[in-house]
Amino acid sequence: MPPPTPRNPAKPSGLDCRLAVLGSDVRLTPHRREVFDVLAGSTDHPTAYEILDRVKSRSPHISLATVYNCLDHLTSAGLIKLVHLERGQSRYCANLHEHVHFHCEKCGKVIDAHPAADFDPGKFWNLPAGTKIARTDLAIHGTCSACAAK
Amino acid sequence: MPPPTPRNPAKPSGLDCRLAVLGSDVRLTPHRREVFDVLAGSTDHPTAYEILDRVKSRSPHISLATVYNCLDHLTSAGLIKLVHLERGQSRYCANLHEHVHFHCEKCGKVIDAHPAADFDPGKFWNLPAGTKIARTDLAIHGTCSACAAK
DNA sequence: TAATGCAGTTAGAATCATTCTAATTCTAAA
DNA sequence: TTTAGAATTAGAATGATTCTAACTGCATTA
Repeated sequence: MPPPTPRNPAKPSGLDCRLAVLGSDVRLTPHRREVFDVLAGSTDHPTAYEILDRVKSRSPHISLATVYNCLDHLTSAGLIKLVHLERGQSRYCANLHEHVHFHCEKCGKVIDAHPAADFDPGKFWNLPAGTKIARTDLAIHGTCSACAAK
Repeated sequence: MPPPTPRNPAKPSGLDCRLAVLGSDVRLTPHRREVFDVLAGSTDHPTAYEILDRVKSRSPHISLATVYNCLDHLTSAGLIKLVHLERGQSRYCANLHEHVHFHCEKCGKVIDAHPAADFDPGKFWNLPAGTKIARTDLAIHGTCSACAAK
């Protein structure tokens, strides 16, 4: 009996469409697509619960576990970013352009700030020789213009 | 009956010694002092549990609630810093010199990196007019030299 | 000195975010 | 059509943090 030929799980067809990003890839199931679309259509850095609420309008039976599962897959594929600004719930962000997060300490709002100039962290901080930088997360905390005006 | 004269709770005496830092102040009770000393003597950014373990060698009866309580007071007084690098436990840092955190994604180690040059976040990112910056948190993720050498 | 008030402390309960588990369903390949 | 593997689900479990209510001890006031 000949050995079974290996399947090719990466072949796109029907629902099994994949996006290759940064060397990784995800199978974009309907739920993952919805979670991604909700996040891509949000600029407020929603939490997993907020994403669940928004996806529910389209898929009323989706569970929180599935939302976390989708978010983990999308994050490890590099399609979205996980943002930790405070204790408590994590927030998610689908803005893949280079940016940093401004966090208003008064109202809690999170605003994306885009680069005005090239930023090379290696120029500003002394890291031990041999250190390899994969990514940087800059959080700027302060008071947003609306709160500062009050 | 004359109204009671207000006490002056800020008057230092005996245990009631305070440190004024950044406009805020804390009453340095023995536990707060021990928590601070443990953190000041650590360079590994311990979690609340790790701090509890270390403080216990001096104060065997201290509780986790007290450690959290002390850490919150020390943090809001600006004597220590709260560091969020990953989901899960928060980490604490008593290095008050300007610095950023390098986080090794392989071994989990956190290393303080000190500035090699002046860094002005306002120069590199477009923030809405009127935004007030209070502080910035930069986390650099990557592979430390020891892990990179393997 | 005794009474009082308040901040600090405590153990344990409660809460909240996240992860795990086991059963079920779906998809695509054989 | 069968099968294997991945996705999905509800609910349980876990883990981190916060809350609660009682207690302690210092410092002020009587």
